[in-house]
Amino acid sequence: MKKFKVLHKEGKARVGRLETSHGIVETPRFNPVGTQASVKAILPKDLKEIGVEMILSNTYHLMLRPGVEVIKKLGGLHKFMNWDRPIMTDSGGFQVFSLGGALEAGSSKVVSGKKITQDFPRPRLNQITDEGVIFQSHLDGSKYTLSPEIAMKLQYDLGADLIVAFDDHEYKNDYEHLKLSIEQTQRWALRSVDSLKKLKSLSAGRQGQQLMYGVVHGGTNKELRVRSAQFTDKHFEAIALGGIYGTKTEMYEMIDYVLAQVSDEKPRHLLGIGEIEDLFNGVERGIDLFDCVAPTRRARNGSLYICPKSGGRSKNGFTLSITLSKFRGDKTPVDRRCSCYTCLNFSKAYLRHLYLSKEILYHNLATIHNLYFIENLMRQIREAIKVNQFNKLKSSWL
RNA sequence: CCGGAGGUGGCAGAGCAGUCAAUCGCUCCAGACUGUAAAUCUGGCGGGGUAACCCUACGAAGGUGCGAAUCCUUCCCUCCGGA
Repeated sequence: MKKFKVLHKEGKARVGRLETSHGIVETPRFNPVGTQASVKAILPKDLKEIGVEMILSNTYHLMLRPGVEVIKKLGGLHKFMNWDRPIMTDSGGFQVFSLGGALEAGSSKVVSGKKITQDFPRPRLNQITDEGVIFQSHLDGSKYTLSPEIAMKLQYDLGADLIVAFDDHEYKNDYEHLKLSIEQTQRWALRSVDSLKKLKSLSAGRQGQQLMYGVVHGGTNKELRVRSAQFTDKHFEAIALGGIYGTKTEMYEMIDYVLAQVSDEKPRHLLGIGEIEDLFNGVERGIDLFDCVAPTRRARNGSLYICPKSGGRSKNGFTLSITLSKFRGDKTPVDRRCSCYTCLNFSKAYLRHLYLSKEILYHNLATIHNLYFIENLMRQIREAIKVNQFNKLKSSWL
């Protein structure tokens, strides 16, 4: 039986149904990130109340601390963190980039509206060989190895519902580098597939139900993106888009090129992307799933989502900054059109006070708002697609 | 009234003749944040100018120096102790 089914389409935008061992979810969907087996500053029960179905956690971080063995012995990741809904884990491949070249370059990510003009220096915290990646833990400097086989075993042991093939991550945008990188990703992809197959053959239980994403790379090079997409579609039942993009415009172009190459009946996950503008543009092009730290991190850093009628624009990222002095005595909620617990009960003045006072409650209330806001937006998007109103909804935002 | 210690930018507190428009911190102001080393990071914080630079400034007023927030005199004010 197919794990993913497209239920309705409006243009390329689609509503789908994804079945996992921990429940069925409807797409398009945004998945909050809980890197270290915790979506920062919010209780699992509040995530549920908000309507969050699926979260993303991270193999690399969990292998370092507390150790995947520990989690396995305690009954798996779901039980460990008390989350009985779907969990996706990233393979750790991204950390090759984020803790390597990008870290050294002092550059965190990719899509910023700025073009990548400089090469990233060579990775420092990791050493990439054909076998895999040797990391030094960012926690204590001790050495670890990640390879396709190890990454699969770890994700298998964690018991994630959706997992990601171990991939390389380009850190330069020139053709030769990109080409070598996607070839590395492809070799690792095949080993990931084999490895998971072996693991599944060893046990026929629930863990055998894991759905694995292959990751499409290729920077902003159309030819390589297309090649990588075709490869991924050939070998995987689920498509993830990763890598570097440069500008937003280029990212959207790459999404178009990639999705034209992959089966309609496979879920597509746009890794690590999730600003509001990107959600609309991604869905419009046929993306089904997103994950991003934006709502949770922004929340903690004082950046709270607001809808267009409350002043949200692409230019301000559909956010307001709670630190602004004009909110000192503002008794209105963050967004008067929002129905989250925070907006129903607290003023901007209070949130601003909590933020400036570094009160821990701020993080909770802000996170509740931002996650509710995005969840609510995605729900509206799904409902709109079902009645062919997505374009209309989009144009009321962008 | 006597004795002692002080008065520096929003706060607090360095500086004690030139490298001082004035350390550091906090507050404050603005910005960033996209598969989380992020409750983080960046910038600004006397006025003017794109800038070289100019003006006003370290309680007040004088004074000594080429030159003073830094030394001297007087005054004003604050704090501590004693009448």
